[in-house]
Amino acid sequence: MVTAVETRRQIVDAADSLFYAQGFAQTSFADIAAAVKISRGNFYYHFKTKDEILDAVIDKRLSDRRKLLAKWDETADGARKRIECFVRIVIVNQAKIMAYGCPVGTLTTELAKVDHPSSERANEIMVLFGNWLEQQFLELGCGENSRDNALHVLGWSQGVATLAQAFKDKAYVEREVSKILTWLDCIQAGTDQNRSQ
Amino acid sequence: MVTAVETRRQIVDAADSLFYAQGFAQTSFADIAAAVKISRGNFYYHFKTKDEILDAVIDKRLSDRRKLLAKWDETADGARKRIECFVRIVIVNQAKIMAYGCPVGTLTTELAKVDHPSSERANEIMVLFGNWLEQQFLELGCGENSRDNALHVLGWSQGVATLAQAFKDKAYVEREVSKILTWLDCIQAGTDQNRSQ
DNA sequence: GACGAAATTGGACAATCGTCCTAATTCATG
DNA sequence: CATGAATTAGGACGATTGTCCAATTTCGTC
Repeated sequence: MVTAVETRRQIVDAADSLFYAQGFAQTSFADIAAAVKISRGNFYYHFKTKDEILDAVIDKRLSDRRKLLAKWDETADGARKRIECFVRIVIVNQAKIMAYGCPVGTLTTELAKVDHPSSERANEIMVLFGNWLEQQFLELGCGENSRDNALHVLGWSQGVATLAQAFKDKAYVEREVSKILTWLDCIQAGTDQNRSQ
Repeated sequence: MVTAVETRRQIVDAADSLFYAQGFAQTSFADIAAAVKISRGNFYYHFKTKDEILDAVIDKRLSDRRKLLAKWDETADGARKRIECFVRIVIVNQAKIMAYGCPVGTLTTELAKVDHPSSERANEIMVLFGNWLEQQFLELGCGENSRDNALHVLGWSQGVATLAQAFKDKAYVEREVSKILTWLDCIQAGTDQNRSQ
């Protein structure tokens, strides 16, 4: 049975991948149609405009990231380990990052450049990570420095992704992960006096 | 007198700005023509293809950056102050970075995504900064850590630019500059025993 | 001032873009 | 099996893209 919901989901999935791999502007209706094996005209039934697809993709990404963070909240015990989960994405997703960069950063950058109406909405994914990281640093006892530390780690991830894509250097990514984890230890030692290490 | 060289220079200048503000793919011949106040057809006389304009823009950017680095090599005394010059670009060019991101990072990202033939050439601007920074760290006495430190600062700049564009937060940029300068002091103190501070 | 090269113009071109509409098909329900 | 709604297919549309060419204008040189 072919429902509209299922087809719509396939379109959004394909658009998500293609927007990531090629960029939003470079991806045409024909590209997505070919990926889903559906006629171009069929799009209009599910989405009135290309921007509507973009909004759906952003919604999906927001949902996916929320689920990922919730999983980390459950499985990893302690804020320190949860931050480490975030940091290690650049290693887990290394191959894709080297090919296409960071899915979040590259989209926000592209949309901000052309002042796209959905630019702010795309930024919310960045905000989501920022707030989650801030929460972790608060639990770590960083107090008013939590926001700064959160943005520091978030910015770090964007920088690593950009250079990873440019230089395709696995060792660099791993070194940077080590560096930020060491920094994390310093932060922890400096703010939490109850810990010996 | 209207020479071909002068017109060509105007085209490259306009393309440089537009590629930065809108992205390479989003910028059409018509856009550049309107900026230079020249007929669209005239382009073919100066450039056979759009990719040729891109190559010329990359050459210009490479040349501009080389001049900038040479200026820093002359004016700023000591590697520490030269690195600080690099770091402070994110403050000097704050307005443009918040609007369009980093000119180097956004271009390399865009070209790498679509596997553009000039992608590698665009990366050379990133390499240029990387090698220059490495040289500064060598002079600072970082030895074999110089390359790592250079990529660390380069990645830092990319991360700051990405988040600056997303959040448009001046205070964040300034805090990050302070943080990286503090880090720089630690590096210096750790590698150079002759200094008391 | 006339000549030829240099430089510019405006438009033709095929392809592709996002958008939109109509006809055909699929499918659940009676 | 018949009916009507849901879903899909295929193509038309105007606009825009990069490319290319022929005709025109500009300009230095004799």
